Order: sequence, then C-alpha cells, then structure tokens
Amino acid sequence: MTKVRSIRGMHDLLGADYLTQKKIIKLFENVSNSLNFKPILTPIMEFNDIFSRTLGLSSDVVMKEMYTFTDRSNDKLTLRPEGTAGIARAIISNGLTQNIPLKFFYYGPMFRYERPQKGRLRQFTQVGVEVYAKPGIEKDFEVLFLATNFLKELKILDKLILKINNLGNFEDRKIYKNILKKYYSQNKDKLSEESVIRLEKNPLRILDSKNLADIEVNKYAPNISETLSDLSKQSFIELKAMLKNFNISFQEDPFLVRGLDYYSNTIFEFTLKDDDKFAILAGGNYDDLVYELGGPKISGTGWAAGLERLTNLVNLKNKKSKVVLMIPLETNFLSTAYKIREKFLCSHYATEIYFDNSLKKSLKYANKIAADHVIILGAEEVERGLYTIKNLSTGAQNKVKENSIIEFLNNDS
RNA sequence: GCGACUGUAGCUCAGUAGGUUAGAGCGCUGGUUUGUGGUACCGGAGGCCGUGGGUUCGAGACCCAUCAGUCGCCCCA
Repeated sequence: MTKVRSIRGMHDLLGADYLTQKKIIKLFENVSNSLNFKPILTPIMEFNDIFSRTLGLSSDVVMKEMYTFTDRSNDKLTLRPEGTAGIARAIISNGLTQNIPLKFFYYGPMFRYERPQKGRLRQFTQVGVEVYAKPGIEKDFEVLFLATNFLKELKILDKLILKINNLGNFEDRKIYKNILKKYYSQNKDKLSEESVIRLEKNPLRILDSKNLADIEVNKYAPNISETLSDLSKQSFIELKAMLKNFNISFQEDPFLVRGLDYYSNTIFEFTLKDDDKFAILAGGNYDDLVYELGGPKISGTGWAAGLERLTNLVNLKNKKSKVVLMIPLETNFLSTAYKIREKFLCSHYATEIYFDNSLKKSLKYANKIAADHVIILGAEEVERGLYTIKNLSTGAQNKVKENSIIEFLNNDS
C-alpha cells in the first residue's frame, strides 16, 4: 500500500480537533485582548541567523532541530522553531523599539526536526505572548497573570503546577556556571553519560536532569540563589510576594532551567501535576535578545504554550449547529429548496440539500449526516406553499409556511 | 540522534506449529415494490497482509533492511 502521505510529524487537522483548537485560540485572544495585548503575526520563516544568534549555538534546537535550507537566491532560511526571536526581529524591523512598553500576543505553526511522540510534533502550534518593558518583574507578573487566567478559562489550571526560578543576570549566571562546573567536575564519576557531555556544553542543564544518579549529585549542588546579585534576589522576592498576594500558587524550583539560551532572571513553566515530563506553557525573561539582534537594550518577558498539548488536556464542548436537510422530491423543486435555504445563511443552522428520487433514501441520508430536521418539498408542498418539516428525533411532522420556517425550528428543539 | 513495541478492508481487530481462492464486527453500498428514516432480514463492493529484499516446494506468519505509528531516553511547547 504505497499511499501518498504527509511528512513525518506533520498532521492534518480536521473536524472536531480543528474546532477545539480554534476555540482555545479564541479564548486566548479574548483574554489577551482584555489585558490590552496586541496581535502580531510574523512570517513562519526567517533568515537563519535570527534563530542561531539568539537561541544559543549549543542548544539542541539550533544544533539539530531546525529546518534550514537555502532558497533560490541562496539565502539561508529557517522555518521558525519558536516565536520569540521572530517577534524581537519584527519590533526592530518595524521601528517599534521607541514605543516601549509593548505587549503582543501571537499564535501559529512552529517547526522542529525531532522524533515525534505524544505531545511532540515536527509541526506544532504555539500560542504565546511577549511584553517589552523596562527591566523588572512587572512584565513577568503581567504575563503570568495572563497565563493563569488563560489556563483558568480552559479549566485546566488545577491540573497544572507553576514552577518558577531566577537564573540571575548574565554576570550572575556566568559566576554560577563556573561554580557548578567546579562542583560537577569533582563528582564527574557519579554523573550520567549525558551529563558529562553537558558539563562541557552547558552545566546548567544537569540541574534538571531526570537521571537518578544526577538527581543524587544535584542534592548537594550549590544553589543558584547564593550567587544571585542583590537586584535579582530582591526582584525575585517581590515577584513571589505578588504571586502570593494574587493567590497564584507556585513552586520555587532551583533546578528549573530552560533550553534556550536567551533567558535570564525569571523563568517559569507550567507542567502537569502528575507528570512533569514536558511543559504545557513555559517562558521567562530575556534582557539581551533585542540587543543581540542589533536593536537597543530592551528587556522582555514572554511565554509560549503548545496548542496540541493544550488540546489533549482540555475538555471543551463544541457547540454544534443544528443541521437541517432539505429534500426536494423533483428536480424542478431544487430552486425552491435553494430559495428557502438562503434564508438560513449565517444563522446557527447548517443546511444541506439532498436530491434523490426516493424519499426513503433521502431520510436515510438525513440520519447519516445527523440532521435534526428535514424539510420535504413535494408537489403538494410546493403547490400550497406549506412545507413539511419533520423532527427526526421525535418523528413529528408539521406543515409550515415558507416565511415561518426558521421561527418554527427555533421553537422546535 | 539512541532504545522497545507495533504495522492485515475506510475504522477496530482475528488469523493457531509457515500449507489451497485472507476473516469478523462496525462503516459503505443495493434490495425487502407506491412520499417517511433510526431497528430487523437478504445481497454486494472493498485487502500486491506498510515497502523492498531473503530463507522455503510454499511466507500475512520466519530473517534482514527500510518507511511510518506508539512509548521511553535526549530535548522541548
């Protein structure tokens, strides 16, 4: 069976799944709008260096997960693996860096060349927000406030737990990295194979290793809070106080680390309470991203959530349109059927016309498409202008005038 | 990128120790005569058994490779 197929890890979206995703996006837009975030949609491709310069050359995303190719003018392009870098580029390109503060929300497809499995696709969709403002925790709280309310709207907040950490500023992190490196080097023989490699590339990553041996070593690892500058320390305390004031429950996790290098100070992620393998919604503060891309030093905070991961969790009911099937019994009644059908346009009814010489077959078809009502247009009906409406769940039939059809249906549920 | 398991009809799956024309349920389709469906009964279509090699007189079953899916690891939303 050599069939045409979609690219690995890239799936078609149809029917109920599409409606669920659309509904989540709608809720996301509503919450964002009401907090005065503005929409921004950037292209799904950027020049490669937009990502390679910002995400961290040693990160897995840059090293082995990007869809990068050259186009016909020999430009090196990359399908975006995340949204933040493209938006940072966009505010520079559009000269928005003078209009700080800026608050954006976005959604769209992202691409990563990974081995697909549950909650991990090669093309997936993220919804996310970015706030550019003066350094400090106000923007952190703003986006966390939005995140919490979004998740509350989706009715999944109580399944999740918010973990936060503070990585310190660039200098703090450099110092901490060295301290960690020293500590791990002394315990090299106890570390897992992967972590020995991480020790060279980015020792921070060892902190959130799930390997049992690593976890044992991490127990006595130096804590990041000891190397934080006073400013970072103080602002982290303020952020936690604010979260408490607003009853946003969280867990401080000194082992929390993010995979993309542009983060500094506050980082956070929402994971499932009973399964912290992957994040549902995650993000943090970044101070140097815009600068790295050639803009002024503007700090920001943002997060992104995986739409497919959200879809797996939510239990939203899709409002179904009432389906009405019109059954003309002769070809020359088709135009009458369309005339009636036109009245239904943009109502909460979905209508369809089925023509077959057999009423029996037509009714079978009505069952198949789960119609709620059928309207029968036979010689008798058309002549008298009184149409037979049959309620398919009760079996009841009524003769209704053309102008009263919708009104009748509204009252006959 | 590494490992485990899986791959038979549109869907969910049976196919025993390798042995004639590959099965079931659901779905699809036709019928059970007139302008009335859902249920019931009778018929029908639909499978290069993921793909490519190999072992064998003989392979859906065994072996190898490959592709895809699921689940771990890595990483991440």
